[in-house]
Amino acid sequence: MRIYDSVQKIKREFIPQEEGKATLYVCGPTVYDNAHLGHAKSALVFDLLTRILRANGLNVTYARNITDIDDKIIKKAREQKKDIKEITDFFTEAFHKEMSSLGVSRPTIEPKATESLEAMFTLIQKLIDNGHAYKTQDGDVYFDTASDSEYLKLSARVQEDEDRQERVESSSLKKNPADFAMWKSVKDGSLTFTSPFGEGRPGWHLECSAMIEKHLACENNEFSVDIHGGGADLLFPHHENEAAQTRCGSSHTLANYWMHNGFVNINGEKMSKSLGNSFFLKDALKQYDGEVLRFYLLSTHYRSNFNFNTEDLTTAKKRLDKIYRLKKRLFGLAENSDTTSFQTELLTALSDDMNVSTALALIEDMLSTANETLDTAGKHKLLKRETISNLTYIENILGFGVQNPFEYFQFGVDEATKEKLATLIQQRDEAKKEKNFEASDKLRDTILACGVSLMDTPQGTFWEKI
RNA sequence: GGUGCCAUCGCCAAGUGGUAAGGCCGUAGCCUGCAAAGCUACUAUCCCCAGUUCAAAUCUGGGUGGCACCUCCA
Repeated sequence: MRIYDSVQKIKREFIPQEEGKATLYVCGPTVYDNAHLGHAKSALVFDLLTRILRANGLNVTYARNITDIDDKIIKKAREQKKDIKEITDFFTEAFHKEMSSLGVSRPTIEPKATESLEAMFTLIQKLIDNGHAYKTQDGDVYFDTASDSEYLKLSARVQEDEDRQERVESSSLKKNPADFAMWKSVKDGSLTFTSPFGEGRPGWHLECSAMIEKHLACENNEFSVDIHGGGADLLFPHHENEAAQTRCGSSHTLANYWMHNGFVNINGEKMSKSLGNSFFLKDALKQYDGEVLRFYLLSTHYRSNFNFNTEDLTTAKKRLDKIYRLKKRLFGLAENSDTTSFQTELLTALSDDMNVSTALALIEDMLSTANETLDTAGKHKLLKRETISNLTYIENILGFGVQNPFEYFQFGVDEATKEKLATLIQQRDEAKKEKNFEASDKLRDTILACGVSLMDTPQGTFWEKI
């Protein structure tokens, strides 16, 4: 397995600290709003990574946190006059449901900030004790960036000129403009926690560091985790700060490998609140099959920026359709787990920094070979066995083709329409039997007008929603 | 302004020193009552210029054009 390390900026052979095991930590959502396509991309990328690592025989512990303490959550709760927990529970549940629609497996553990406060206190205290953090008159606790000679090395950033920073941080009691809060003193009562440092809330960067130490780090290892992942925007300041806290407050270096996924843009524009063009997953899932979205979002390299548009989504669906059409041809045949050279090649491609493009090329080659052989020698038993095994392998490692192939093609069609279609198809079949092609073609046109395409096969007439 | 990334067929997109994968679209054909689906065939020398090399889309320098981060963000 080779992984592009976005800190060293090279592809590196993945060697876990403990043989046969891998630990992965990914920054998860702050649960104050609906998940958008960017959250989906990140979750999908690391879901795929986990599957590939496991296919390579590793026992993976994958942690993705839920940030349920945050200023934006409080703001939302105030606006909607709701309890904080009501907000966070609602969006956490929605997140899980939407991820499930995309075929994203649940991480091994999903730590919540609210459940990891003790670990945060411990880390802050350690940093205060060893001189890497300080408390201000206001009761805030800041990380002292000047005390860490390694600071900014992770994101390869140079110290910024003071003019620039002072504009942002004019009214602070910080020693240094770059210092960041680990504990924010809050006295107005909303979502505060009692800590050894007073009433307040933890800083966002701290949450991740503390949760990693609590759930994943192993005392004797050099690194807290093997791989740390997240969106490309998190490298600075979030990951830089996390790394500083862990470096100075524990016996570990935070991560051995860093992976950052590219951004999702919408029709060439950055998706953002201010532009008002966020594409929420819940809206996308109303229009499109979650698996189509999965296929589309995973079909280009995870590090590239992704430009979401409906034309390319349609193309992605056509590619996924081909997998399902072959599944239809082999429907009902017994499963088996033959290992084939195709599977080895597929895993090799995916193990090269998740080269999905090459993997898809291999899949499409396998599909056309299988179709060709079925066309010319329909009773080829070994080929059928191997093809079924290959399709199952694709399902497991990529999560493509997991549905019933007939139901897949009926996405978004209600029961009443299905019954109507069944009747029309039956009428058409009868007309065909009587060689009344004028009538049968007319019925087909009627069906086509409903956005449904017909296919006559030796097994009968099948339909697909276009 | 600082830092970094990118530029491959009409569109999407791999390949990062050894002579351009794949998909969509398109054209022709096979199959079909006709279709649909499936199959077969056909379509680029890699933004520009210079250099290194036996050999470059792949390395170096320059140019042009995109984009991202530097502030909460996946």
